[in-house]
Amino acid sequence: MPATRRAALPPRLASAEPGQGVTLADVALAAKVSLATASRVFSHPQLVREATAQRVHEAAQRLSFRPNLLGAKLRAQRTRIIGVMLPTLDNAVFAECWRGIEESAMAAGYSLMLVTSNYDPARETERVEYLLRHRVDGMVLTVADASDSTVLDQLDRESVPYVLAYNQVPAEGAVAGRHSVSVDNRTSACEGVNALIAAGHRRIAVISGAFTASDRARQRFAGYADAMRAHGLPVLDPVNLPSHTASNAAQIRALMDGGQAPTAFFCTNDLLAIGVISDLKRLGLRVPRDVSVLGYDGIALGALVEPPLATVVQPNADIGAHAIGELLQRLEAVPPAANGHATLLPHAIRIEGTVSAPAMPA
Amino acid sequence: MPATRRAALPPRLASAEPGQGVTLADVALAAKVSLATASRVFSHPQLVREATAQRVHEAAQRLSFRPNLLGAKLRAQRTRIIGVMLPTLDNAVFAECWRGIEESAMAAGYSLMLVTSNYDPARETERVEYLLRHRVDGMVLTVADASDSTVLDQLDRESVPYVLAYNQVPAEGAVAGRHSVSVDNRTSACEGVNALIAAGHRRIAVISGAFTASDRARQRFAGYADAMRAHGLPVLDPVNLPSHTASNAAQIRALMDGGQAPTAFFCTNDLLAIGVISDLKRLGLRVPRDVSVLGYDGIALGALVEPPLATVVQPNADIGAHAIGELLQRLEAVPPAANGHATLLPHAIRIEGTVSAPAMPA
DNA sequence: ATGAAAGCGCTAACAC
DNA sequence: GTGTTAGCGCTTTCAT
Repeated sequence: MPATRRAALPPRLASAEPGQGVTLADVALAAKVSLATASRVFSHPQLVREATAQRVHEAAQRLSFRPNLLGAKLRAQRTRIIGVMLPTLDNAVFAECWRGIEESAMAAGYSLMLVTSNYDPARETERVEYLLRHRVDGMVLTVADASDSTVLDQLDRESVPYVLAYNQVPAEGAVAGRHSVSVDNRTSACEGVNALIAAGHRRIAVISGAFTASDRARQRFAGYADAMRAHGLPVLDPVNLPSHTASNAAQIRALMDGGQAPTAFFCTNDLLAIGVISDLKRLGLRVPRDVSVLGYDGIALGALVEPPLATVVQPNADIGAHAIGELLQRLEAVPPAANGHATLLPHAIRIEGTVSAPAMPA
Repeated sequence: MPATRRAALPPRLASAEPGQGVTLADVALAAKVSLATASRVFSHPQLVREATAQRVHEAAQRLSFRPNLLGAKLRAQRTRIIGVMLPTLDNAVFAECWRGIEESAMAAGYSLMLVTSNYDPARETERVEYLLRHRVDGMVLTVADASDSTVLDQLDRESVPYVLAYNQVPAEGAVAGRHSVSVDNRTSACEGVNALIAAGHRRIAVISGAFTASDRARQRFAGYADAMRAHGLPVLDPVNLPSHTASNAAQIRALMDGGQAPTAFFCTNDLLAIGVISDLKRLGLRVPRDVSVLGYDGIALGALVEPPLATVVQPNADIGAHAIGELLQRLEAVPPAANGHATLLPHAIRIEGTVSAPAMPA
């Protein structure tokens, strides 16, 4: 029987698709070197003589060789793929974050696999398992609630390297050495509310998404409470909206119609804030003349609308970039890297546009 | 010498990380079946006896076996990964589209690899090469300009299956059998502008991004021109803004200050429209009372603001879902699938909020 | 219905 | 510096 190679597999289309069938072995053959040498030319060029490398490169070029990353990954036992799990891209916060993630990962020669969880813990588990099957080297993720997360517990148990983005691990007694990159949610929210108070507001309501779906929202509410208490002002119960899509005018109206209508709203994210502003307008109220609104996130769109959205600004792309940076450091560190750490990036308070002094100071 | 396996590779951490080191061979051993049988249990269950399958599943469970997709992919010569290239996620249009893409790809058991091109043809080429190295089975992509695209030419040359999203291939004389999923940009834009005309507008300006970065923008402008000509109205030169981020108030002001100020603006995308509305407000003009604004895209945010953004609505998630659907059909079709085809999804015109009759009808 | 064995494309010891 | 060789984890003929 003649030495027919590749007999077991379905015959490849013998078409002129460059690179599709050309393997490193073909290149080696054409360059009259061994497979090993050809491989080295690409992965460890310093180990091979200049002239040889040249020949290999020429052959590769001529044959339109395209390395099959799968083979390399399988053999190398590392994929150089980073799994990314974000709640949703429909919120610009995460879309902006992705930009930072993609840019720094690509720059470092890493690939990305993106999944979204839609703030749903069950889906988080499913998607993470999926990433794990792809043998991602590590992950950057935002979970619904880092303080009660099946998926993080699992990742810890399996010692999968990961860095949280937006979720903020507690500064002291850091849980299981977790890493996170975020702003200081509580402090920054507190500063934002302080600015509201400084503008003369005394009665400030908080509008938030579901606390269970976002530990950030809880932390930001805590920051609000800090600020209010520090000034001896009443901490109002948060209004937890199920979503920011439908009109929540009814709930807003109820708040405004009560005898003690707030003069300002602190919304735990910008999308919510934009929705609330619209609801207020539909109620015939003017922002900020009748009511002030402060958001949180600093999405680019907020600066685009008129009046501009007052908000607590997070460096979203930076959060993504830093998360990748820290992950890579952990992945490539020879000693098992430093311990768990919460990296806090600087925030900024943007008070303008939708925030002004209250109509009739208390 | 004892039969030491795995001698060549760096020793794995002998930790209790479930699934990380357990291979199918281990499972087979534990279940007392051959590797082949174990494999079949997962990929072709109907070929194996129920009882045997049961044993294998138990063993897999017990050992926390996690299949290594890399091995499977390498062997199978297909990755079940789809490459996705979008211009940017910062525009909600594409973020919404991603939702449709992810949902339908996951449902069909495919994985995704996302890259963004930032409307830059050079980066398009680079990112596509990257996807190709990962041996994606096919791609869903939006290119800057489908009628002049290095990257599409390359894909055609290499017969890589792909489906365009948003880019619309011409209905007749379809180029090289390309597939696309989009709305009918020209017709829908024409209808949108017709609605403006029906509302009483005679002088309508077009605000657009760079035409070179978006064939859609060109097609939409053509739709505008169709509508204007059909009514014997003047086709104004488009105002091409470099971006939608900075304030373009200066250019808007120039337009409004000219003797022949437009009473309505047609913006080729919603983000632009939102920016223009803000610019107009800063100029002291009220929308829609003084000037009407019509957008294009139908991003969710447009319905959230007050007044709601009048716009030409595309089914963004559906576009993504359909693109995946068509791609899968091509990938899995036994005969090399039907010929190039432009799938047109239905659009809708939402005239409300930012569009009304002009202040003083011409 | 099950097993034995070849090999996907590539890398990294280990020799020379 | 370069070649030889043994796999990475899996699927799939082919034989039984």
